[in-house]
Amino acid sequence: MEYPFKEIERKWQKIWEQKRLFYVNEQDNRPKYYLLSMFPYPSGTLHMGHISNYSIADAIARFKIMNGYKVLQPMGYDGFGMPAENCAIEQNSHPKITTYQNIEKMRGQFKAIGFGYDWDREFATCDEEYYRWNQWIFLKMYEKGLVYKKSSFVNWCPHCKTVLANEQAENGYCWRCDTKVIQKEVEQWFIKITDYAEELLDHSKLGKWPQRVITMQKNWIGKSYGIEIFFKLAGSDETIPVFTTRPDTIFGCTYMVLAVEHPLVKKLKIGSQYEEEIDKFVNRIINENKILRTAKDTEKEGIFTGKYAINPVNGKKIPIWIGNYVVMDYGSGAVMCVPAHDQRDFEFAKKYNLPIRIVIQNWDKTLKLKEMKEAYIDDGIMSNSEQFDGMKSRDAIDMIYEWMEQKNIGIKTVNYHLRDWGISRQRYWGTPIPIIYCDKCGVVPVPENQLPVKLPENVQVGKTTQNPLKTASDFVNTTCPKCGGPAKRETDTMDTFFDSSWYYARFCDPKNDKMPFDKDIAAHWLPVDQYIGGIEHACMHLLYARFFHKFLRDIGLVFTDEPFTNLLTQGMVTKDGAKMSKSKHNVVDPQYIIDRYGSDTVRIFMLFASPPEKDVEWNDEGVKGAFRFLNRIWILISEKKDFLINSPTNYNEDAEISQSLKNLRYSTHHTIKKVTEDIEDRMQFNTAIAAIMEHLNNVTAFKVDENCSDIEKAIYRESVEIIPKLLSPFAPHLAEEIWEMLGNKPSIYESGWISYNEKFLIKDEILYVIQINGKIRSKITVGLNTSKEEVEKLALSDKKVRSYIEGKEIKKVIIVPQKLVSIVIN
RNA sequence: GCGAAAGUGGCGGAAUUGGUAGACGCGCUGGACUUAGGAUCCAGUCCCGAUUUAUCGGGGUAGGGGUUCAAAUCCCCUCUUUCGCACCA
Repeated sequence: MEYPFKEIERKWQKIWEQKRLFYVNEQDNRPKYYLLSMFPYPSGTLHMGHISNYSIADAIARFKIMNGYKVLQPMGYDGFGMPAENCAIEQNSHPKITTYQNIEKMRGQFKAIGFGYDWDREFATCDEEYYRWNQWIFLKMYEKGLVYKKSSFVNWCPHCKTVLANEQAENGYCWRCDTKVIQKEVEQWFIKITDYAEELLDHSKLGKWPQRVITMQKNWIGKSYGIEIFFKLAGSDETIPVFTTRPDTIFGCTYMVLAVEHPLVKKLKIGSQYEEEIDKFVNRIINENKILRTAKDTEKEGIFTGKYAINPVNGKKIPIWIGNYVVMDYGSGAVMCVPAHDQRDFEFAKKYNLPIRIVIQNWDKTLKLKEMKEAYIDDGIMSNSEQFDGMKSRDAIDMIYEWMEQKNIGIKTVNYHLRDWGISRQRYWGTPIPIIYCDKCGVVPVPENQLPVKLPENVQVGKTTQNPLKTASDFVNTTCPKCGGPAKRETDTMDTFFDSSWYYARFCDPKNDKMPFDKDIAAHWLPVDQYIGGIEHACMHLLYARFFHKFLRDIGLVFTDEPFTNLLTQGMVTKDGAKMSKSKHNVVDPQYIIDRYGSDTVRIFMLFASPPEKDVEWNDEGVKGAFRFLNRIWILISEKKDFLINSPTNYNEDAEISQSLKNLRYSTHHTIKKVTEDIEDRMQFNTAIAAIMEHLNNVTAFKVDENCSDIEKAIYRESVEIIPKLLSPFAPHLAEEIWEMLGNKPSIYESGWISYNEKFLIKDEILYVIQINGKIRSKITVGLNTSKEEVEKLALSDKKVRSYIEGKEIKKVIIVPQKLVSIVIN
């Protein structure tokens, strides 16, 4: 017989809603705990990854509630974005219609699983009341000079006439129409996240974050110290700045390479005999897929410009080349090349027969030009470097910095790998960028009181191959806020990462129509105490959100430095060792599992299968095991409830009782301790659930009946009554039901967590393991307060031990209190 | 290539501080109940070898070496896997 999970789950979901258990406010004077899971993109159905993520969060939420916190656990939807737009195109519908339909479906699923959300705070980022504040924040950033427009090269599909993200142009072909992707120069809006690079590099104000994520962010930001050196263009006053981290190699610089996009390229080629060839080369390279072009194993290619630069340290003329391996958006887009000491330059110089000059000798001074098969990139002894000769190259670096700054040929600089964030998308389903172009006034930001700039609805999505907003003439044509003359609106929309960069703050005050959120209300809830989501967001969403938070702090809206105190990155749900995906045909539909076994079973399985940070391998049999576990509990309570209700609740704690009864009581208190610590200190739910299973085994093995003594009945009752409590974070519906069956007043979440009694964890006998020369040879049981000397004496007189040590010399006896005796003999 | 993490039975995993390796669950084997079992319950289940079979010995945490009375745990080398970065000057 299966326990009636359907009725039970429906019943308690209704009661929780009636009691408004998960709705919180600022007036409530319990301490706050803000728990947030990354909100989903509304695809219409929850997948196993969501269930896993949200089950982890819900377990923590319920545990915290029982420990006296008011837990803010909100839920919403990341509604905008290309997948939603494409989904609508496929269904020949409109994204607004399909997105809100999908949200409806997902809300239904969330409620059927019984997650403890404050539904009063629900919103979607595509709600007009939400995205207007995207625009407001954008304008604040604009005011602060953090927003600018520049043209940059992007992946462009000539057939679809749209910008593609890197992952949509992976092999150089459009994911949708298989057209070869080209690089196109497009005007785009950028946000100066690099202004915050230094602060984003500081992770010291965070609580518990996975080291992995911190390292990934550090690498992504990629700080490097170096110097910008000014080279002069020969026969001109033009200066070409070049960034290097190796000024110690400057005397070995034998040529210079510019990126194809470098502004100087156009100037240099004019009047040059190479002009035509340069044009051909530059056009070819510029149109190549940028990811492929800048991959390490792509062959280096270049072309001579016919012009020269002057190496400022020795006045030598060096040829200026243009090359495919130099990127425009790092440093200055120009590099000084030292082929002897840089592998890329070495390969390039070999290919094009450019001079190579050793300026750093290895420690044996045996480096010879003719024998070099690769660049010598290590430290060494300075040579061919005039006054620096003979110094250790590492020591020379600082001296050269100083020397160059004194001579005004360079400035010490810090460079970051992090680039400014391009937020323009030539797509419909996103937040309109609140900018107006006026022929007279130029670029004019939309005044605050004219927000929101509404996304027009009467746009035929997918019917055009250009940015759909361009076809909405009612939208595009407007009047200039400054001069009142005719003007045009910006038709690009925002990257959806903009939306998700501050949603955690909106949840604090989701209905506010005067501000993104009230700063005092937000101060009450922020920062998020525990954030939970996938590691794939390490360098995107999590970095953007940290940046936003610092910006919001700088404009006085929040008062902390970091948005998320603790971060938990949960693993994926896999099947047959691979991430579930339609193309691999290994998707398991959570709805089917929930219909068959119930929400509690799915939660227990997910949490029990592995620790939260690790991947969970889906296993049909494992789900049955989880279901079996819950059934065993149900049967136990059903059979014993009358007996239990009639059993006494109190007993004399100091009474002498049998060993088996002592063991049961030990199991009870030990399990409370184990489960509490596993959740609180370690967030390791698999071992917590294992401990409950073990305890259940102990309880069912203990036979009771009407003839038992009162004290037996009382200890047995206690051992059963902790089960609903310990189960409440993981299988909430069943926990409530059996809690009620045992004669308690609902809800269990209003009843508080349980504590254990240290007294019952003390065993009156201690088992000592006896090792002889490192091997376990015997075990002895001694009284609790047996002294070290006594334990040693008992161990040495143990029959088995004696047979081993007879006639041997005892060299050493080590006693680890409460644990073991280690005897060393020869 | 660089960086990080990990590697434990047939499987998922446990061992929290260097102290009884394999908790808990799945699967499997045997048994009970049964018209039936894909339900439930009971027993067994790391490998090898003995045996008096409710016993004993040996081996064992990717492989090799080391530190220690004692290593899955600490150190060194090798291999494998996963993840991240990848011409960043």
